[in-house]
Amino acid sequence: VRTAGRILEEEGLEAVSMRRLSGELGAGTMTLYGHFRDKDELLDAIVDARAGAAPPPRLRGDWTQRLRQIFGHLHRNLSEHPGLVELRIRRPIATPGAFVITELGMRTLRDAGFPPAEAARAFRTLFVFTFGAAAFSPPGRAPQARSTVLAAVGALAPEEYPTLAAMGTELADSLDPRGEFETGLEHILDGLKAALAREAWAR
Amino acid sequence: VRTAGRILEEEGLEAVSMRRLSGELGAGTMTLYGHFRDKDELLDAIVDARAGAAPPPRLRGDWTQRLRQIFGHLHRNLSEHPGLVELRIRRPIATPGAFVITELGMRTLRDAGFPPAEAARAFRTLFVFTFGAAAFSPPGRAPQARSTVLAAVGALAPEEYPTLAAMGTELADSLDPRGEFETGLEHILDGLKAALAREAWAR
DNA sequence: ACCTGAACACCGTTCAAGT
DNA sequence: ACCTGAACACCGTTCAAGT
Repeated sequence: VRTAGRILEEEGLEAVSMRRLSGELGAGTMTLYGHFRDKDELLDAIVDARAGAAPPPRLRGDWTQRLRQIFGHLHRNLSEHPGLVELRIRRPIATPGAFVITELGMRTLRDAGFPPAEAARAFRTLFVFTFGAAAFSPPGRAPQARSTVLAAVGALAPEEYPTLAAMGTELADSLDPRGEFETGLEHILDGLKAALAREAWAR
Repeated sequence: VRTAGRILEEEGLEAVSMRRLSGELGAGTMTLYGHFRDKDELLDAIVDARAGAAPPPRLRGDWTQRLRQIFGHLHRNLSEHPGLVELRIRRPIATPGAFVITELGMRTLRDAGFPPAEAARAFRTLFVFTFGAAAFSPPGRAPQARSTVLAAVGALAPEEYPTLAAMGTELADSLDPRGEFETGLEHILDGLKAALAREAWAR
């Protein structure tokens, strides 16, 4: 599992094959099937092992600051390992390691005053956004994405795309992975604060 | 491209192979390479052809209602075609068809009072969240995801996961794709409303 | 009981030969 | 000029044989 995780991080998901892995370990390909029923089980084991790998920081401050720490940590982890993101989108995992972040986030939201169902919804919003940001804007692709969008917007017909034609640079700048994640997180936190101030269950 | 798109929608990305496609078309596999340099070029052609396929609805109401219509439309489209989501995450596109939604969203945000840079950030937050929701919670996977999470949370050690152990059903319920998208969208819209009410540039 | 080579049914793509 | 079969270097997995 450790070797497979290394291949995934260094060379991406497509490089992780049963034959490649067994070769690297100096064993026959079929030996792997004594430890995992099939490749999916191996991939699950990689994700599980990596999910609890970097423990989240000790939480400090009020609930919004804690959520910034939890999801900032998750986003940093995911951004550093794009292969893991692809894997977790294709095969969501439900192993104990994957729930460490969930437990922390849910505890923070419950303590902030969100009832169980509302806390679960709020967590899910933050979780899906964080994964979306990591999947859609891996840091390695950022420079290329910027220039691609800049060129594409420049080539649009101004009559059909009047708004975009006037703001190509702002659009390209919004693709910066860190800024994209951080402003999005603030938008969601603003929304959660508003819900907490508005809803009857919070009183 | 049409046939490849049909295979993608009916059987998923893994079913789209050069050999399978050429077989379906009654041609030699290598004939495809007269039309596309390689498989990536074929995949790009599929995404481009599908991007502008379903035109967004005419927009009505205030800016929050319009954003609900724009991103609800996008989310519905993506949810119906999970293969396309996987493809667009792996290879973001910048063809004119892909910018129709961007133009509509950006115009709505500019009209609401967001300056160019803030409008771009806000759009990006909504866009990334919508894609994340579609990628992470394709409707077809929902029933299975629900029971998997329910079982997994039930098996967690209550001493290590005290919060989750007490709210398994709420967590499982939060995976419902429509509900997940809609509450997340409301959270973000709440946040954007708060920013509009708070920031100096809005006055 | 444990390990694994051969085989099967697939891939994308290059190369050379066919019409 | 256009099309394509054979070949190459890969896959995951089954099955049967090896120790």
